[in-house]
Amino acid sequence: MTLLQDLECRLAAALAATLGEPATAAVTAAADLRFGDYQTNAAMVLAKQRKTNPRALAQEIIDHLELGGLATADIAGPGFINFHILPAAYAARVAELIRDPQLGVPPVGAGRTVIVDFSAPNVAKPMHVGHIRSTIIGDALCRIARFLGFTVIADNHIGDWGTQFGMILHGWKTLLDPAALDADPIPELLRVYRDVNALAKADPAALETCKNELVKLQAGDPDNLTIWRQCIEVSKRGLQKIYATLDVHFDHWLGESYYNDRLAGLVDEFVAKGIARESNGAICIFADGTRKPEDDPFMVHKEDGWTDNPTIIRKADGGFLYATTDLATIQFRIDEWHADHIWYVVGVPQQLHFRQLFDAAARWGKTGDFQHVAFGSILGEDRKLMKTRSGDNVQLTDVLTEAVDRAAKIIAEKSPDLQGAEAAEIAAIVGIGAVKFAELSQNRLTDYVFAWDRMLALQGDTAPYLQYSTVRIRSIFRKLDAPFDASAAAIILHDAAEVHLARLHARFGELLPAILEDFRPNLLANYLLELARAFHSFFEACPVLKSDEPLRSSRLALCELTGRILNTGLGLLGIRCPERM
RNA sequence: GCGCCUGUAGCUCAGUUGGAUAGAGCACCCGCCUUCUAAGCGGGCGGUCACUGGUUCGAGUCCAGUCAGGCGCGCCA
Repeated sequence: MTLLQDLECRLAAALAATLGEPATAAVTAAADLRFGDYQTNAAMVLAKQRKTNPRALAQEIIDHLELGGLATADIAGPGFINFHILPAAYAARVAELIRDPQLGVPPVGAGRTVIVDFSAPNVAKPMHVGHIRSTIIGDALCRIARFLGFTVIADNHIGDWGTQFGMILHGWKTLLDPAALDADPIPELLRVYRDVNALAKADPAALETCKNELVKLQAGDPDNLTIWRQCIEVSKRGLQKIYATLDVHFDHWLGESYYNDRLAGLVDEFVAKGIARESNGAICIFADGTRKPEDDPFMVHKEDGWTDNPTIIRKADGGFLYATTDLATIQFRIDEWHADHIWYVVGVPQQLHFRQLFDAAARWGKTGDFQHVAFGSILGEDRKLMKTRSGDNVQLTDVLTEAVDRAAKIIAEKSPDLQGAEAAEIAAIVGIGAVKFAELSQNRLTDYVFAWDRMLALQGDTAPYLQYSTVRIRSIFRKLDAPFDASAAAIILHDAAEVHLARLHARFGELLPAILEDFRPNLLANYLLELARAFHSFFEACPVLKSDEPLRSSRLALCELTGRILNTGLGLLGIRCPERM
C-alpha cells in the first residue's frame, strides 16, 4: 500500500466516524512543501455540502483521525488538512521499497490485455521527424503498461498497401537504379517516389499509368506482387535499423495488407446488418438516427445546416479504405488477441476518423476500451504542418545521427579520458536519450515547431541530467571496497536532503498508475527530474563514503534506491543509462 | 458554416483534473571544484496566465462570448 492509499484509508475511517455515514475523499501530494507532504480538501468540500464551517469540520475530522506513527495532521488556510509524514515512517517506507522489485508500483493492469498501435510508418518512404512522436510515446506507453502488469502487444500497423504503391510500382519499373537500391535502398526509394510524384502531377497520362499499376497489384498481378514484396522487404530492413537505434520493439508487424482478404466479407456483413449502405456507388456508414446531430460523428454542419458525414468502407470503384482495414483490425485484435484495450497513438488531426471508427465498431458489436491517444503536430519553420508527401522534411535518421554527434562532442570536451568504442556507446545512449526525453517530457497535445537545438539539448531539464545522476551513483558504488546489502541497512533520515529523497521515493508507486489514466508520460519525466534534482542536492550536501556508520550504510541504501528508481523510470521511457559519462 | 486543438516569464515548456504566495529549463547576473564525476550545486533577475464577463469560500484550470494561430469535415492514409 502506498503512503497516499494509507492516508486515504485512514481519512475514510475518520470521515465515517465524523459524519456517521461512509464517505471517502481524495488525498493529494501537497502542492508546496511548506504545507506538509500530503493534503486533502475534504473538509471544505463536505462543509460546502452541509453548509457548516469548514475549519470546524476539519478539526472534527482530525479528532477522529488515527494516524499512528505515520504522520501528523493540522488545519491550514480555509480548511485544508495537511499531513506531515514522520521521518520514521519515511524511513520504514524506504526500507520496504528497497526489498520490492516493483518499487512500490501496484499491478493495476493485471489480467488485462492492451494492444498498442503506434509508429505505423508507410513503407517505401523514410521516416521523418513527424514520425517520432507516435514511435516514442507509443513505446513508452508499452513499457509503462507492462510494468503495471498489463499484457501488452505492440503492433506496428505499417502502411504496406495504400494507393502510394501505384506510384512506387510505376517508378520501380521505369526510374529505378538497381545499383543505388543495392547500396542503400531507402534513399533510392525516396528518390523514385519523389520523381514519380512530380511526374504524375505534371502529366495526367503518368498518373493514369500509376492508377493502373495499383489496380493490377490489387487484382493479384504476379509481377507487381513480386515488386511489392521486394519493396516491403527492403523498407522493413531500413525501418528495423532505425528501431534498433531507438531501442523500440514490436511484438507484431501486421500491416494493412494482412487484412486484405477480410475486407470484402466485412463490407458485406456491414450491409447485411444494416450498418452500412450504398450511396453514389460507394458503401458508407451513416448516422444511425438515434442521436442529436451534434453528438453524432457521422453528421457535420455545413453552410446550409446539418448533413451526413459518412465513413466510406468501399469506394465506388470497389476499392477499400483505411476505415475498412481498421475495422477488420479491431475484429482481429479482439478475436485473436483477446484485447481489452486498444490504444492508437496517432496525431490529433485524425480525431474524427477514430470517433467514427469506435462508433462503427460499437454498432458492429465489438466492445472494448478503445482510446485515441492523440498528440499535437510537429510544425515546420513556417509554423505549418510538416508535409508527409513532399519528402523534403528532416529525416529521422539525420536527427538521430546529429544527436549522437553532438553528444560525442560534449564527451570529448568534458570527459577526454573516455575513448573509442566506450565513448561512442555513451554518445549513442546520451544522444538518443536526449531526443526521446525532449519528446516525452512535454504534454503530448502541444504542437511544436521542429528545431534542432530544442530536440537535441543536452543541458538543463534533459535526459543527460538524469543519466548524470545515475552515473554519480554508480561512481560511488565503484569506489566501494566491500559488497553492500541495501536490504540490511538501517535507514536514518538525518538531513533535509535525505528526507526529501525518501519523500520522492515513496511517490514513484503513486505516480505511475496516474500516467495511464490520461496517457501522460510527461508526468513520469517531470517526476524523474524532481528526483534527480533531489539527488544532486543530496550528493552535494551529504558525503556518503566518508560518513560514519550507521549513516554511511543508510546513505548507500538511499543511493541504491534512487539509482534503481531512476534506472527503472528512464527504462520505462525507453532511455538507457551509461555506466559513466 | 460547424467541430476539435492551442494561447502561461525575453525564449522553450510544466502546471497532479477547482486549492494556499503560478513553477522548471534556456538566456542574463553573483557565488562554489586539493573531499564520492562541476553534463553539477546554492542564490538573484524575470508574470495583466490572450481579452471580457459569469459560476463560488476559492479560477491558469469550469461555463459563455471575443480575438489570434493550427487542424478537420465522401471515395488519400
